Amino acid sequence: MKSMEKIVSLCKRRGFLFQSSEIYGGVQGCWDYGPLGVELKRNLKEAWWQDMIAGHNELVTPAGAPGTFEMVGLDCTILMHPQVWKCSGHYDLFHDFMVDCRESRKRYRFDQVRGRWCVRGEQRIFVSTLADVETELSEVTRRAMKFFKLRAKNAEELTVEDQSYTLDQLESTESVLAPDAKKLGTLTEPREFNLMFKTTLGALGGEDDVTFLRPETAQGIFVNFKNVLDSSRVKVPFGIGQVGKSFRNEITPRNFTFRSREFEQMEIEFFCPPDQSQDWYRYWRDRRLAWYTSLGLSGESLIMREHESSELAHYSVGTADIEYAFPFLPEGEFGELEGIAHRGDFDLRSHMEGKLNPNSPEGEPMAVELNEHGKPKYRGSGKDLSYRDEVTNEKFVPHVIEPSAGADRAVLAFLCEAFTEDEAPDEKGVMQTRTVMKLHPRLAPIKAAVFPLVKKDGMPEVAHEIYGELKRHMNVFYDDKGAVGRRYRRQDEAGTPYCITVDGETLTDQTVTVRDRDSLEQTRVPISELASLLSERIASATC
RNA sequence: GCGGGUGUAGCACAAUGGUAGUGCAGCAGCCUUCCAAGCUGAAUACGAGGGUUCGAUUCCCUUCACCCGCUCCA
Repeated sequence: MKSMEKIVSLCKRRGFLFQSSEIYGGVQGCWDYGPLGVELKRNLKEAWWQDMIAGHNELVTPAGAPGTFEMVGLDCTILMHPQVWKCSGHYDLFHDFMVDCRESRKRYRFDQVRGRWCVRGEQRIFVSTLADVETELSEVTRRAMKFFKLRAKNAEELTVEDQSYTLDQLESTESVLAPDAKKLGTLTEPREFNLMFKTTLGALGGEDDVTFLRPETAQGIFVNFKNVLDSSRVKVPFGIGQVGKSFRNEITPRNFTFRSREFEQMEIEFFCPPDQSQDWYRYWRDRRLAWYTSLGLSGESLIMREHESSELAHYSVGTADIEYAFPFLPEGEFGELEGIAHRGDFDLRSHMEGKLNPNSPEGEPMAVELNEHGKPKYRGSGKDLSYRDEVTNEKFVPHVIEPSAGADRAVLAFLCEAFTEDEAPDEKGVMQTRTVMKLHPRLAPIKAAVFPLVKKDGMPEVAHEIYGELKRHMNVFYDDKGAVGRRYRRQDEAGTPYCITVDGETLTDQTVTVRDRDSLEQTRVPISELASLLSERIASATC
């Protein structure tokens, strides 16, 4: 039975994951990778980089792809120009003033609650509602009538003023009837909620020097789009990949590393001609799902969830989430590992022209979002980020497919998937519960452990030599303490796929046994072939 | 942010207003020729801060973290 408690306990015990700053009581939403965890996470990121970027062959059309394409990498800073976050939409989306209602215990965006002053006799109160502009007046009237306990026939006693305000336009919330409250003045002072971490550029920085730790790596790619085009001779369609830290000040970090405040992303922005974008979207969606399966996530725990059209921004043709059935979720629920989004030309055009209005009328091209003076709300860079196809001489702003994966979430999913309790016989042949991390050999922190069967008869010396030789090729571990059975079990919990044992036969015929973690089977292999055999098994392993 | 629960060694769990125990793991040694054997020895903990008290791990307050539910969720 997989339980999150057992997995968390093993992670701590064996050094996969620790709570950040634990000796001081820990910090919510921050986690450290221990000696085994860091190897696992590095292996995961390297597998992604190799499979998506470095190992990609632009000369052949991969199965299922609409054509050939190029892939390059990038590594951008965490701190960026503040305008990046305004044009990307994160500033508006992640930066809000919120009020809490002491009565209903609900939280509202300060600028989204609107209402009107209502007067009855001596009393003037502000009745608020979350209703939209069309229904606001009737909703305010209804609530005011109820508050003053007026019947329909006494409606003329109530005066509802003409002007409609949002809460941020009021001087105080003292006389406000909150949207779900029955009493007045139940709202707290507005408090700034920043889902982005605010920081200051420059030691003397004032308000003008405020910027944010990036809440996603994607924007670094968009703002470098032209640099990459100008420096690398890539042609559309092509993709840019990046792996790096991002930061979000989550209100409720929960569920081990699943929702962390500091986390690592593996993102691709794939640029293609608008008329091919749907095909590329489908290609990346299917390819990314297959990637997780190839590294060992099982079919029944992994699903692809296409967003309903109502969930999509209207410029987006599609968004799909790859989701995993984490053990901390209720039966039948899944948590997001990766989102593959068709983003149209929203990002590049926003960085060119100024932040586009995602609520532009459907059917029309997106227009730049304007402020109350009719000027762009956030000015773009003014740089031309369009692409000229040299064959057709067509000029266009590429459309973007964005497969955006969470590295920490993937690590967690692989840890959960790998955690297995099975039965193995002990020395006396009695079946015992064995805890084993069935990690894919490519991901396993330690690829092989080297043991002398006993600490005598020259076995340790031979094992030392094998260990030294294998170290040049892969991460291996040497152990000669205690009984060999115990050493096997220790490696099982670390997820080490192969254990190499030097025994009496080794001394005469230069062969060793290779024990397989999952099947417990041993095969005898010449020492001289060990390194190539292990490398081959690791690369070709299927789970 | 709200409500409930939990916090004792690396892990799992005891007990106690007055010397904090056990099992497993780990360490040193003995013994061990293939799946957590055995023996010996040493080490390691009351989440943090404050209060009450002669004395607090225990009672009280605050705080931090984790778990469950609600809320939120790009």
